[in-house]
Amino acid sequence: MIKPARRNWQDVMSEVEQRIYSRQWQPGELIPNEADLAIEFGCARVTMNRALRALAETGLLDRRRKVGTMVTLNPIIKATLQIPVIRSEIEARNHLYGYYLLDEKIEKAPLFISKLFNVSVGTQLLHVISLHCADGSPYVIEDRWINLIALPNLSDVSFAALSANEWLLQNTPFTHGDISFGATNASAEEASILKTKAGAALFTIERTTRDLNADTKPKDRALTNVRLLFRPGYQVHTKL
Amino acid sequence: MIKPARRNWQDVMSEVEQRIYSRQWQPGELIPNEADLAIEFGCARVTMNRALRALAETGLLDRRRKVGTMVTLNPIIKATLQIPVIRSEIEARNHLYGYYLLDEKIEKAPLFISKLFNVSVGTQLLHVISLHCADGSPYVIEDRWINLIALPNLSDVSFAALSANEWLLQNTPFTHGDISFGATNASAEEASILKTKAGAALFTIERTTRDLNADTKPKDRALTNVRLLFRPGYQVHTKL
DNA sequence: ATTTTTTATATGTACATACATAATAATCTG
DNA sequence: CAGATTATTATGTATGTACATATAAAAAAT
Repeated sequence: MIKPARRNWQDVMSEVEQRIYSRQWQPGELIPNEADLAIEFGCARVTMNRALRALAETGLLDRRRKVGTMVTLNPIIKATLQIPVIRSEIEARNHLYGYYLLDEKIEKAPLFISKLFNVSVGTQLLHVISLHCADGSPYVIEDRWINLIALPNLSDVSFAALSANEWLLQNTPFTHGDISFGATNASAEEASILKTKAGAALFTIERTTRDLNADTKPKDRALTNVRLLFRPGYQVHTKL
Repeated sequence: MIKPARRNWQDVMSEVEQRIYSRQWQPGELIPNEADLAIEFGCARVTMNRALRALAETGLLDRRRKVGTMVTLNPIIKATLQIPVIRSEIEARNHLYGYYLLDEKIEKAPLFISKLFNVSVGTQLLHVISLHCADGSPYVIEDRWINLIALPNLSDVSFAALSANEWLLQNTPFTHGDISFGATNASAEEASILKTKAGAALFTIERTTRDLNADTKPKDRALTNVRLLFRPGYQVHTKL
């Protein structure tokens, strides 16, 4: 069987993928090295490298210098979730976006927030609670703490008309952060805001964004922490 | 100010990132083209391409041929979740893994599953319900439908001792699929299995894996659909 | 004025080559 | 033989060059 020369890295990648899915190359098995594969496929080694690198990024291959490239034994499924600004998310579904500020005050942060922000216990921080609506129905509660030490200019901004979610995303350069997804039962208050029953299962996202700026005093500090409580039935969906 | 020549693509990327975060290049703004930037940075165009491409993949830049490269206006946060085999996840936390088959039978699929699998209504499909435990405590309920038309050899396999989650991931080459995350209140039965109270908020993952095989009859068909109901308090965590 | 064709341009990619880097294997040294 | 040194090897990357491709804008045709 004559193999047509694979000319571009995506074709090369597909063929390698095929060999993995067809078990021609089994999980845990070391595949031939780049140079040999390049000869077999009739492409440059750099092209083979690009293809294998892409597959390594998706988690299908494990590559180590000097050792070689092997088919991942326990492939970890990587789901990439896209988390847009809430307004964009709602408008993308062709719903009318609504925003309501429920509470905005500067107050003493609870312990876990102080630790997160790397500020001394009892520091006054900005606490904003708001509600985002879609077509008039409650969509998500945003409960946010903002680090006024790191973002002093923010004490002027009021979130009465404009969502902190949006403002911060557009105006705060954050370099990294972490995020977690979970589920909680709605408290009586949360339920009344979301117009549902107390105890309803709510999908939650908690996100902390940080900047890693060599200049700033505490080297790694959180800029803001937000807890999003979505309406019952909310789902995040993505393709693999 | 003399700029040190950026020698590798990661340094180039960092510098470009800096300019974006520092608002030297504002959101929505078109940045200089590859060739010019390469000259400015003292690297080859290909190196600049690699750096900009990487940033485009993370969503920080938007690139279009002939138009140019612009700083993304509404950067979409991309969270990459790693979804391992449940056993691996539990063992990675140094807990003892336990698996219990709760129910395994071939039965008529409900409507939504038939549609998903692209089989006629009433087709007999394999339905497996099992429980995964960590250190003896209930961890997650796995409620899975398996497409016996697509995977006929599976009627022999029994999942009494071995998890379908694991078996399928290791033995079924799937090319793509979709996944959604949400929250639901535990039913009385689910609660009793998970040893919690009815109504408890459970984090759920629903995943459908497909193969896109030109050979098979219905071109795009689901191989298996699984609904995972995690114990209360479960969270998925990832860094941004 | 509208549609079609052409052209110019920025990104995208392929290749040959050269060297860098990590990690194992082989060798040397005390 | 243990520990340090060196060689080997597979992947990782930088560069110059050449061409591919998408697409906006200009030019030509209707």
